[in-house]
This record gives sequence, structure tokens and C-alpha cells, in this order.
Amino acid sequence: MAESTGRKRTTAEPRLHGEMLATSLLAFLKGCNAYGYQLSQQLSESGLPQSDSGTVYRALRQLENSGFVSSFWDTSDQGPARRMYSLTAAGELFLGTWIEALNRYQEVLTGALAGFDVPAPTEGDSTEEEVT
Amino acid sequence: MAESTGRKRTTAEPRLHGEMLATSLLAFLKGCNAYGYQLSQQLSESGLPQSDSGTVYRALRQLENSGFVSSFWDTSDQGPARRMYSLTAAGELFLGTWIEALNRYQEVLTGALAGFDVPAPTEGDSTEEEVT
DNA sequence: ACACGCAATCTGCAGTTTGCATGTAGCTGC
DNA sequence: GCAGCTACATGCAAACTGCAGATTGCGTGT
Repeated sequence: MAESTGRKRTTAEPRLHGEMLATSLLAFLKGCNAYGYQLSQQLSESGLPQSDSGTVYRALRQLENSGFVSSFWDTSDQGPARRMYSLTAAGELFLGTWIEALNRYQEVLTGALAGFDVPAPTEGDSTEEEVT
Repeated sequence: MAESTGRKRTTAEPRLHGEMLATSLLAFLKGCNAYGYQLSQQLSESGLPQSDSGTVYRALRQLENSGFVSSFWDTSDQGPARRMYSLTAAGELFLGTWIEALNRYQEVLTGALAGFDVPAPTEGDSTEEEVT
């Protein structure tokens, strides 16, 4: 039945998807330029749910494609060349826009936890829930 | 050409993906039981970035699959039957866990906007960023 | 010198998720 | 009866994800 193979968030373990990963990356890059490997590790240290390193690299590439970051090969140091990323003006703009949406999102969530419904429902439903 | 069919976040228009959609739904259901169509509209009215209604219905199904919501057919009213959803205990738990992760996430983002880097980077980078 | 491991990036694959368009079913208005 | 709205569901192609593996460059142990 199409449900055994995939991992469907059955555990209470959040993951960092799509825009959330992208914007976290953008946020780190606002602080300081960095390369993929470093960003991948900063994610781990930040207490944020982690993504695969391959996913991080690909996200960075897409961000560059969208014009939100720019990159250049850094060979100034020893070891394999690093692709240094830095935030662009468009990236900062997007980050700001996203944060606004995020604030609304968090309002909804914390509002729900507080026990009242944020938007007025069309009809009063049955089962007024008891707040824990 | 490669941008008419596929949408690759090139505009500064956030979308609600994966867990974010799921948890928003959960949050609404904490306030009051509801059915898919209603939830889809609440999303629009909440100022949150929207998802396709088909996506909403599917998200609801997955949530039910995971045991975070339960549903029954409501035929008490006129019109086509509605699938009424309500939050389960597991759903509330998941919501709480998610909110904690979200707080960390938001710390990172807003910290970045403030102009300082949240975690201390391994090496001092070049380009001390100018705060806007 | 050579194997080994680490740092750093990239890619193939299979499975999942998404947006869009469309399809079904029931009720309302004309 | 036909159009239109509510409410839910599904097919499809494109996109995204995690995992595993490949690649390059450097340092270390023996």
C-alpha cells in the first residue's frame, strides 16, 4: 500500500526542509562569508535540525542560481579549493521577506499552544477544547 | 526557458513547505476542529504563504496516517460530505516539539539580521559585514 | 613510497513531495 | 436541465531529499 518504504514523519523529530534550509544558509552568510562544508557544520552546531551535506551543497547552488548568493573559488589556503559564498543584496531582501512570513507563522503556532484560535472561525464548532 | 514550468524560488515570495504546512494545519486544529476546505481558506486569511488545496488535502491525509489528526465524515450539514479533522494527543506533542525547533531557527535568522553571527565561526573570515 | 584518512565538493539513484490541472459528487439558483 | 459553487480526490511532470559513492588535495604513519 504505498506507505512502507518512505519515511513519513512518524517520530517527533523535525527536519529542515526547503526554504528553511535555504534561509538558514542565507542567515549564516549574513554573518560572514563561508563555504559549504563550514556551513554544513555550523548547522550542526546551531542546534538546528540538520540536512545532508549533499543537500546543503545543492541548496547553495540553487541559491546562487536565484541570485541570492555569489561564489568564487578560494585557493588561497592549503587543501582542496573551497567555493566561497557570500550574500547578495537580493539575498538579504529575500531573507527579510521570509522572516516576516515566519513571524506570522510563529504567531499561529504559539497562538495555538496558548489555547485560543488565531483567526475567527466561520462557525463555532462543537468540542471547545480544554486547554491543558 | 527553464522557468515557465518549474518554479524555482526566484522571486521573493515564500512558500509553505512540508513541515511548515503540516504544523500550521495542526495549529489550526488545536483551535477548533475543521475540514480541509475550511483549513485551506484559513491559511489564506492568516497571512501565511499558501499552498495548493490539493496539497492541503494530502497533507491532512498524511497527518492522519501519522496519527497526528483523526477524521470522520460529517454529513450532518447540507452539501457534500465533509471530512472533519481533529487534533490527537500525538499531534499536540508533535506540535510542541516542532515549536521548540522553530524557536531555535528563528533565533538564527533574527540573530543574523541583527548583524552578528550566532555561532562563533571556526576562523575569522574576511569581509567584516556592515550592519545596515 | 604507499596506503590511509580527512577536508571539501559533487553526482546518481530511488523514493517522496509539490503545484497544476482535472475529475467526481452534492447542492443551489435560474 | 444547466451552470456554478462547495468539498474532496487524483494523475502527472517537475522538483526536492537522503544516502551512498566518486573525486581531488593534503597530511600522517610505518
